[in-house]
Amino acid sequence: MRISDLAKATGCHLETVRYYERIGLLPPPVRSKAGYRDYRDSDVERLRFVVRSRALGFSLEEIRSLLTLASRTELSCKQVDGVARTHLAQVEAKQRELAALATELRGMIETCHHDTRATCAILQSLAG
Amino acid sequence: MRISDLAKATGCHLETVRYYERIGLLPPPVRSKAGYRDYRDSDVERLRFVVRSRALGFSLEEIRSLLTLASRTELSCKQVDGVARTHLAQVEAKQRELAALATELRGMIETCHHDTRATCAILQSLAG
DNA sequence: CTAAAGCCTGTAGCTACTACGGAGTCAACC
DNA sequence: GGTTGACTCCGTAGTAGCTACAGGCTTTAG
Repeated sequence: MRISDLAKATGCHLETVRYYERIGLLPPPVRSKAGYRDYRDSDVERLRFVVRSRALGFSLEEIRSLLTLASRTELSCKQVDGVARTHLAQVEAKQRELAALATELRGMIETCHHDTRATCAILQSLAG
Repeated sequence: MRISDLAKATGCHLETVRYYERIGLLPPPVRSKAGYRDYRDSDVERLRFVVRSRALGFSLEEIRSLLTLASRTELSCKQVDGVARTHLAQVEAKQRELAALATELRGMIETCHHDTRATCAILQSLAG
């Protein structure tokens, strides 16, 4: 399986596949005689895991941890749970941050009466 | 006023001030005999505007637009309003995205029964 | 046989900073 | 007058997570 097939099978950009290999997130695949990358089904699985984790907002470092943890199948998944909970907490923190921003932006926009810029409530608010 | 005073007065990191100057967001200030930057009160105002806008999540390009729009005080502020509304829409879109992520993460975490990794619901969910 | 499509590597670009290294300058204290 | 320490200068490189080339090979379809 060539790199473009892997990309299609996972929904991952082709250049991103090479990038993940470069940073060690994907193992270097075997090469054809001409030097082309040749992927197996297990590579599709691994990359799907990465793509899905990225879609859930995990960082590449978190994904690296998850992949390592996942490979030790005989152990308990408490650490996996920990990574997921930590990430959820980060997402929730970001949510609170955005909620505060949205409130403030809405307040600014509502206060503005669309007269001249010299008296614009938005600009005044941004000026502090 | 030296660069460290400006940084203190605005809550902006000193290196960030130089960065903003380099990208043309702040005008190059006059220099002392020894080549030190010398800032006025108007620079404090402008940088405060930038810092506050950044805190509200505006991009540097949006802030560049806002600064240009703000300088034409005799015109209506409809364009300013447009920039603010567009930004609010982006924040709201991000909020929806995070809400979906959080829901999915919570589902994953709740389903996990903390047995071995081979049967870990989180890892299975990430595998797709 | 030829042309297009696909692959290779290496490097540069993106956002918004932050952090050096190495050198010059300024103020205060002794 | 000298020296110490804090400040400033500039240029460059690093951060995350890609994305987009350039220039050169290989494969495939007609």
